[in-house]
Amino acid sequence: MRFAEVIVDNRASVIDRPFTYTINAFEDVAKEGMRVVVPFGRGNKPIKGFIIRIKESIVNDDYLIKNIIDVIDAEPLVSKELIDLGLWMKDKYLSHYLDALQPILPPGDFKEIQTYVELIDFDKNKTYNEDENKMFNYLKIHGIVNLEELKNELRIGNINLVLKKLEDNQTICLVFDIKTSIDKKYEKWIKIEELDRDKGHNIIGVRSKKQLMIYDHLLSLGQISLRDLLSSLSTTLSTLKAMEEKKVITIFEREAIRNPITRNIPKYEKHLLNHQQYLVFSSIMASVNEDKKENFLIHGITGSGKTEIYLQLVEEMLKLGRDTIILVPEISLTPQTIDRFVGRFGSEVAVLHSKLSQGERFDQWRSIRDGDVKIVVGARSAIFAPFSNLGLIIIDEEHENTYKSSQNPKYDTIEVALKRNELEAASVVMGTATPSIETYYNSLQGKYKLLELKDRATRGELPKVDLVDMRLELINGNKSIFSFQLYNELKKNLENQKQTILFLNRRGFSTFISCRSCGYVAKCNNCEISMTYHRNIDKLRCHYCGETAKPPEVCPSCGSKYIKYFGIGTERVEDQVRELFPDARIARMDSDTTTEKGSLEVILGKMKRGEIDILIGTQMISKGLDFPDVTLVGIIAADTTLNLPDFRSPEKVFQLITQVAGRSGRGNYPGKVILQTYNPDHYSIIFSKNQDYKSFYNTEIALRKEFLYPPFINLISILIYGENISKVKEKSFILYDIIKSYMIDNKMDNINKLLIGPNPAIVERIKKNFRWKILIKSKDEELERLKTFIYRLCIEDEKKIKGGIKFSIDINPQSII
DNA sequence: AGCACGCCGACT
DNA sequence: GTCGGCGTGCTC
Repeated sequence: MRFAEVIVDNRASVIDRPFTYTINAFEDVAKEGMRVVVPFGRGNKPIKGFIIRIKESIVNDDYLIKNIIDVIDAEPLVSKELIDLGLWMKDKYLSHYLDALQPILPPGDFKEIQTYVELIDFDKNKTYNEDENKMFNYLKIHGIVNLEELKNELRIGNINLVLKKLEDNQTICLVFDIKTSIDKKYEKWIKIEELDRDKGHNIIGVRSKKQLMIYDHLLSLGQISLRDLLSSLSTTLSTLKAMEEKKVITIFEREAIRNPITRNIPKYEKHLLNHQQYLVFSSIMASVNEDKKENFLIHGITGSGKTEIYLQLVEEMLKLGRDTIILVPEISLTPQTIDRFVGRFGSEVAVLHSKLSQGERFDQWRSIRDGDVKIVVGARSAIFAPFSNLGLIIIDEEHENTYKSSQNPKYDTIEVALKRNELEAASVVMGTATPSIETYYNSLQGKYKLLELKDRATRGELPKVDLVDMRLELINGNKSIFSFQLYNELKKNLENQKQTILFLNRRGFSTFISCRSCGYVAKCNNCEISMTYHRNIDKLRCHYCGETAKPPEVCPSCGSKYIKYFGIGTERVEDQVRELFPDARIARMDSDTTTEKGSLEVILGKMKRGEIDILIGTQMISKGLDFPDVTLVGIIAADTTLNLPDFRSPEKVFQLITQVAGRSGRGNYPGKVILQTYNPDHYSIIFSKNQDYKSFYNTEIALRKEFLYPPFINLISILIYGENISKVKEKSFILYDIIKSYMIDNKMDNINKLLIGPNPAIVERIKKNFRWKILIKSKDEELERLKTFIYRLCIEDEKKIKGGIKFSIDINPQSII
């Protein structure tokens, strides 16, 4: 007798544990990774669940074990390795079972996945038994049939065995699909009806020039979607309607194909690797060929040609018949990287990004699972791509904070990738110009093999960086946001017809508005944060919750008219540049100008064709952009986030400056960077000026060691939040006391240093919720014990907490503010 | 979360 | 008596 451990589909936290059921009638059918229907609760209500484990025996016998009612799937949705990965995440990041399984399951609601049975071939020479014939005959009439329907109609005792046999001898095939919405997406298509050219022309008549043109176009194509026809021949539906009247064409509805790569991506040719690139490439391949399961960090300066190495590694993996996952920070921000992979490998590539619809996402998932593609390019969740023969995982721009999930499970993509390597033998290759302190430390400790690229692929030099002390500018009477030097360089660059990138890590026009009489600052109603003024919509906007408000004309606090707009955002930079250089062609790239699908591509396309002289942007422009004609980068304010009370802010500033500076001089012309700052003496600024990663690392790692931060210690952050401030505060103190006495009882030392809080979070209120924090620093050897304790305290006992107080636990968070 | 069970008051 | 309102506790 065998038993199935089932996670039932119920979001209640108390139910979040495996329940054991007997398999009985489904002995040969039920497998790990399949969905089942099980009786649940005193009423034995049938609900859906997911088998995570199958056991030969169980120890506990003080409760009644029920039978599985039905097995939904004919084959597992996901592999055992991926289930293990999910369960590992649950323990590692302290999340619920359902949350931990979410990323490894197909996209969308896993309850909504349907299996369809399709007849492909019937071999007359084979003999089929009664049940098989019954199924065959049904499929012959109905075509593709939903498995549920098949079960209900045919009433075959063990239908899964029949399915399996017919699938094995290729009579049928099983297809998964997900119900996304009731109404399917349809698209208008045009089909040619009159195939004889002369007859067609006669019917249309010589005067209808446009119609003749369309007719000839269709004659060569047969049929085309309306959208494609309209864009390629610049015509309208009315012309086509006229042609339909003449019966030379028909317009019909057709189910829209869910294909996320709609742009025409040009072929990206292979480049010869230079000597240093080749050394990196060959040492990785040597290790892969020997199945060493090793992991690598490529530390290559900006423009050193990391992408070409990735591309050639992928090519080798294809030759070996193995799959590759390529992770990029945020896919919509790195279209150039995607273009290179798609441009080189075409239909072998699946792309997963945040702008895909549910259906598109599912199609991509299915083509990965079915082995139709061998390569996936995507943001962090692509690490869970259901490949069966994974050989390589590439993590580009390894240092980016988007690799840490902000939702449960709050996983770190690098750790998950390393775990997948452990489970499935797929080497992890990380690449960046500015490794995160932890990653670099680990590579020096020998955890990853460190490979270096010290020269640029095209030219040998990094851009020259000039530091401008903005305090001196002010003393010299320059109140503008541009230093004299940046202004002069900008002017010179425009005259030389070269492109410029201006970087400022703040969007909007003014970052806050304030009353000069009483000091009132306009703040968001839901969040404890000042609102940013956006001039294009003439509204104040909260960057935390998105709420907008009308800017006040008189101070709501004292009635004074003296309201002043402070702080600079990208909108204001754009405004000033237009004023100073009225003839320049200027574009702004931030999340305000790129929300619309395709708008980013428009800007990048113009930039590529040289139709933009000055591109202004937020950190969006720091990632992976490669424009050879950019010879000047102006960093308007390098230190906006330098003084945030977070241990990672110097690192983030260093990375950002180095990455932005790296956009300059990537072609055949030398590049220049003007770095404006109010903190010219800060080590982050000084080392990034010289683009001296190693010195920065040495300084930073010493500080991390001294003040006890990662990689020398683990951080456990507990956020306590709710709408009632006094309850949040009260609960925080209670929690703190419990944790403290636990640490004392377990004889942990330095408790005062290791247990920090409870304190209000830096932004104390977000979306109406007050937020308090407790931070625990934990040594490796104490981490598991502390985690188990905190899990019991916060997650298992969640039901006992009244008054709408919630917890959010983050193991090794990206930021502690 | 949902649901059954059971304790207690109100009402045919 | 017994119907039902809601508080309590359990779910393999």
